[in-house]
Amino acid sequence: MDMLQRVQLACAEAIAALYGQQIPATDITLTPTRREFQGDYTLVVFPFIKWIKKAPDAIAAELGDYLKNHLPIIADFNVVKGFLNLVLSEQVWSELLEYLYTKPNYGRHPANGQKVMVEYCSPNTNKPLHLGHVRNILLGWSASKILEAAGYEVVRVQIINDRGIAICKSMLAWQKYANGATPQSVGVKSDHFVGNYYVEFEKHFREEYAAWQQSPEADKVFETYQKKGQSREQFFKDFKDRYFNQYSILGSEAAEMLRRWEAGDPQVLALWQQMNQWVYDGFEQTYALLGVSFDKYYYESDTYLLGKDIVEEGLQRGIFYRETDGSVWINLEDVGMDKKVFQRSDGTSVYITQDLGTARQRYQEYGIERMVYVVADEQNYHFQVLFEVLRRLGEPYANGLYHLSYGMVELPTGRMKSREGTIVDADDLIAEVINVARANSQERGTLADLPQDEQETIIRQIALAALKFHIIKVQPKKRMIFIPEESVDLQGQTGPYIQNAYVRIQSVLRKAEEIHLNWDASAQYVHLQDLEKELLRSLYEFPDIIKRAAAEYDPSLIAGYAYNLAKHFHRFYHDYSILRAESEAAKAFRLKLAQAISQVLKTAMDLLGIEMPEKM
RNA sequence: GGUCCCGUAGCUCAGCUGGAUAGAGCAUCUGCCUUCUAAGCAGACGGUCACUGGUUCGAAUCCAGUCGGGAUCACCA
Repeated sequence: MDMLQRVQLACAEAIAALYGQQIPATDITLTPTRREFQGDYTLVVFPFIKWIKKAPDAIAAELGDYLKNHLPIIADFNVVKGFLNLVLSEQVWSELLEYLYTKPNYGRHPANGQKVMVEYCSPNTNKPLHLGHVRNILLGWSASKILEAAGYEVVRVQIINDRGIAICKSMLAWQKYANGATPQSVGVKSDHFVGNYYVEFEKHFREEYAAWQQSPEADKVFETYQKKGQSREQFFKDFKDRYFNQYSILGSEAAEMLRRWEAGDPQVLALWQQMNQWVYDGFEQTYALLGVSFDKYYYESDTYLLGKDIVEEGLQRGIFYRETDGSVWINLEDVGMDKKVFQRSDGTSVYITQDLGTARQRYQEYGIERMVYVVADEQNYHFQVLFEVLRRLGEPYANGLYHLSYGMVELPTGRMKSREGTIVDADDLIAEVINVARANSQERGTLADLPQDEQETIIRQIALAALKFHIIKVQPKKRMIFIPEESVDLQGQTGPYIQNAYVRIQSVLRKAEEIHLNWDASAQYVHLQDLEKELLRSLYEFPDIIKRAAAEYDPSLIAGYAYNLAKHFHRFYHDYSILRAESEAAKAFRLKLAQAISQVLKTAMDLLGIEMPEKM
């Protein structure tokens, strides 16, 4: 089946036969021939002149001759400046089309028997989701879909940071200021409701802090701790955290709440459960809107004590060491990292300790070979350390760990900052893009005959395609600048552009059903147009693209591929008629081609978490 | 300061396991809807691929250095 492999093998064979050189077939790279030259794939012969002392053009000509005579699928060749351009027989393309036009699963690889866990999103429970989470969610979902398509069994999980001082702030503010209000009673989406109390806490805290700064106590603090030449204003800006921990009434109340939570106070636990439940309900709505889901939720309140036994075990094996004050460390300086603490001198764990514990727990629970953490790049170092430690501990899954690191999402004005109110809320963003899509659709009027709910479904599909594609087309590790106006664009290099290619094909296929057409006639189609060959060449690449995207954990490769394919199709659609083609053979051939393209587009977009409408 | 990531058109991004004349979209300008959905197509404009050096027949791509931008280096999570 794999024609490129056959060409590679034949090339190696030719080199062996003509020049007595053994070159592994996989070392022979064939690249798609540039459009301005005649041919489908190009072999660059320059690398061979090391072993074969001949002019590149001569080698290319001899190889071309050999291939044309020995390999039936090579119809012709030409040589341009050391580049051997190979023309494949038309039959190869026809056979490829016959093979794939009826295969909705084309591109997906068979199960490989391996299990991979993908952890993504992993929010805190004191605030609603924002744009940064959206990038995380889309990457995580898409990466997991791509891994599935590459043959893995995938377990999607998130770990929720449901404990700590942050949620206590929301709880305390609710207790103090809400008068028993609930999301239902005030009609606010429940995660936003909780987030509002977090904001409320911060507001009251700032007021309290500002008032305190006028007090004699503050004067004394300033005089005692002030650094040379530091202004009073700057001093209190830097002093905020210390104020919260040592002087603040609200701060001590929040800390007290955390203590009571840790002590298992039933009242506090009940409130905590209530607040978190509100947040989860809100998150679920957002996940549903985005079309993502999880197989398992982990909660830090359950896992934050894990890993202590591993530290103990590592200590005994000499992987960790104990300082005189009792704290436990690892020294990673020999691999260019630092010393890192794993247990405080008081015996309590630090954050990374629980990561050790959860990693092992997950392995034991699921028997996974690989684990992908979708986490922003500010934690690159953390994961370097974590993975190195797990390797040293000899964990069996240690070589299958991967940090899918992605760059921060910034606005044209810079980083999002809650203090400046520039956080882009996930729900607001989705609502906005849906509004734009709706306005656009109404203007076009193409959906007017459909029932209202179907219209809304399609509008939602278009809107989310725009948003998702806009985010996911950027390589994960790159920082991205999110321009709100561009994220709602529906034309150009966008999700809807690709949907439109699909919709056009569906429309043609519907029309084709109405007329009598002999699909078998495609076999008689000869002299394919360049664009048709180019489209087939793209389709042929699809399985490899999936494999590569999985190996590199990079959904943007799929996005780029889908856009490219759609672009070629739009051009083809414009330049040639399908249903009014010159012959029955051409009609059938193009119809099959269009169908194959629509399947591949649909699969590719599915891997990005984007749905395809039948009309738009 | 150490480590890691980024720097490509006015803007947002592809291309990076070395191959032919560096590509898209947006923006600006110009054409194309009695013909399968114009959310489309075609054209024009737009480049010192940050800089310098090296390796190579060949470098946006690999190596070294420089300059810019970001992240990180907590007994925080």
